[in-house]
Amino acid sequence: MKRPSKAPSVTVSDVAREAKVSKATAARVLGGYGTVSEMVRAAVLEAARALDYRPNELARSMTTGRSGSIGVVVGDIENPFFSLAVRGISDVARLSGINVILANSGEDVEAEKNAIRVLLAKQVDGLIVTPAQSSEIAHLKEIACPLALLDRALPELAVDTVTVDDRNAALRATRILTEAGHRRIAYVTAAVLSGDFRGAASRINTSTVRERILGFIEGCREADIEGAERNIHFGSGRSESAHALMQRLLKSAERPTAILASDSVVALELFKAIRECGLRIPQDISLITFHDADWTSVTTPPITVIDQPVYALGKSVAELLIRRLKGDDRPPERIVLPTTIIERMSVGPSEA
Amino acid sequence: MKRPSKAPSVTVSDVAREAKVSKATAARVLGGYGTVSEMVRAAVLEAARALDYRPNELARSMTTGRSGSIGVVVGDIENPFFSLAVRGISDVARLSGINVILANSGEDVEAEKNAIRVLLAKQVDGLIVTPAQSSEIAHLKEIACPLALLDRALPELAVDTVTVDDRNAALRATRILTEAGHRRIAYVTAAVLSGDFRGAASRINTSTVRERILGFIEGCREADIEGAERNIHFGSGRSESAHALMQRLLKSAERPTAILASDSVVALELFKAIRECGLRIPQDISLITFHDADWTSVTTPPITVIDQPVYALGKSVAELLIRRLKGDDRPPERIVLPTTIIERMSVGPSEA
DNA sequence: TTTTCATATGAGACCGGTCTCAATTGTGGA
DNA sequence: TCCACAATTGAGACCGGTCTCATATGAAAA
Repeated sequence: MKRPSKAPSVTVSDVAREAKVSKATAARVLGGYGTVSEMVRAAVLEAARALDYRPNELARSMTTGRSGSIGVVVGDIENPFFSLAVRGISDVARLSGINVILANSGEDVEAEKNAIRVLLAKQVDGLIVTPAQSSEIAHLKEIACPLALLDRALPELAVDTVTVDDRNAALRATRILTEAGHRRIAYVTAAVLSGDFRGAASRINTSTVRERILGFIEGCREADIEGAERNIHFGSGRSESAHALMQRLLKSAERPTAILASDSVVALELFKAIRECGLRIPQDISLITFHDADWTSVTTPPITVIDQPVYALGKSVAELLIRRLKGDDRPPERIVLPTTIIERMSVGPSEA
Repeated sequence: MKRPSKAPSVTVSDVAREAKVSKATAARVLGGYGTVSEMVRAAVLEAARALDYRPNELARSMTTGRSGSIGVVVGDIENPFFSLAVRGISDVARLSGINVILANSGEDVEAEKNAIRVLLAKQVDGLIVTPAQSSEIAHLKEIACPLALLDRALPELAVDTVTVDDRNAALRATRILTEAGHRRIAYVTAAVLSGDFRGAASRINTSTVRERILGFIEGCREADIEGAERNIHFGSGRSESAHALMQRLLKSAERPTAILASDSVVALELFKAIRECGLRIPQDISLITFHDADWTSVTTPPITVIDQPVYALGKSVAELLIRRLKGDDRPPERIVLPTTIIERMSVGPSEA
């Protein structure tokens, strides 16, 4: 039932026998350690070739304690943001001969815990995590191997972290909106809130989400806009309910004249909803979104975006983690990458 | 230098000692095999809990020969097509408690070979590959573990394969174009050709690319369009040269009145190039592309696409592979998933 | 020539699990 | 009362590598 073929793999001992040397000697040349004479080395190599020897990385990892792979836990690989970041990570990893085991958390803490447990059991040398919640991080604290955080910071966790300047980016984007005269500005995010928001930013469990909202609120405050907190809409992902929520928002009497979207997936849904409602961008409503996704430059009008260096984000965490793996013991670094705003045509003056 | 902490992990023996039973007995309850009395089981479990025992999956894999992970080699995770497929794969894998080790080939055979070698050395239980070339498959033939092919078929390789009906899809798309009166139709693909094309489809090393081109040519032939082969343009990825190539194509006297694009990345570049040249869709040029990417529905006009069941593609291969892992020994299956064409607004009548 | 020491090799323990096999115990049937 | 047999447990081999330690060899130093 479960004995497919029992692939009788060639082992060091087999090679040693073939080359008429001891297992230890064969292992030395095959493993590339210790010291062996040229004669013997050639013989062993020849035997290995003849037998088509392939090292068993698992066995090697067993004794060395080092598996040569890192685990990456992201919210959703399907999201272009993450897939690009993963690309950055795996490019760097490959350069160091390390490979990547990928896991999706679906932004769910339990799934995240589970993924980490499995990855750790597989003896990954290090972990890169995009923590789903900053409120529940006990499982992250007790991780024994090097850990690095991607895109989301955790103040209580002193580990290498790479994020973007979310707050400042949101602030600048909001300013563009307020300077165009907008006063009814909505912030729309896919993140869900456990419990009520009521303006308490500390209740927001994801640093990225919190920072952006703080920047947004600050931007509103600068323009003397009151009650910006009430214009923050959570849970606007790609679901039915989210769609209904957007429709309601766009059709209400208090319809915002400008929207700041927290990611490109949300923005795409918003864009569609706006069109369905017969509203025009930017005449009826202005739109800015985080992430310079493919589609934002080809719509009519093209969308003004906050361009995050996503690939670099992945590249940087991977570099930080790998440096750590190599024994670097500098204090944890928190890198904040700058963002730029690409102004396109989706922001217009407010009618009001 | 490389002794970070030497994490003194708790082993079965430790638990056994704590529970005052033999290593074998502790292993039985911890590993969930054999037969143990309730009393002893409870004691061992208690000891394990007290010591915070975590199994070492690597060691387990060593003896069982089964690693509980599969390797996936795709062209480029950054491409939405692949990231969605990978999502499908990993969702299925997770359900079976299997995890996924991801590798990028960058559509390069050497990189692919290397990735497979590494994955195999890591003792993956099975492999899912999107072969970069159908001409060089020796390395695939000699794979000893279960192998499944994603998106691209290899006639010479009798393994589980899931593809879409590329040829028929291309044929139907071409018909839409010819029925609209178009006669100068171009097919644009990112694939590169080693050597000259000159109409010899057998020279095309990727089944997907070949099938699509065959469908395209058949569609042209049906409409009595001669020399369709000359209107096939290779190497149109996201590079500088590709951009120049597109510009040249769009500005030539022989400018096509309709284009069929082989994937959404190519189509996006085309879309941009078309706009840069001041051409209008669909008045000046019609466009259809493979893959219902995000952006295709939000452009003005929205783009007619060949919708491939990408998530299902990933889901299916994963299911096939996992079934195989469980000991299924039915003859290899070749599943061809149907595509549908989503007609939007990017096809207009030919001016000619 | 004898001592010294670096180099080359072999023997075997070890990593942390799984699994085979034998020993021990308890129970129902003859 | 005695025995076959099932259930439970322990001892130890094994997986395929790495690595320590002891030994052997040969050249350089005394």
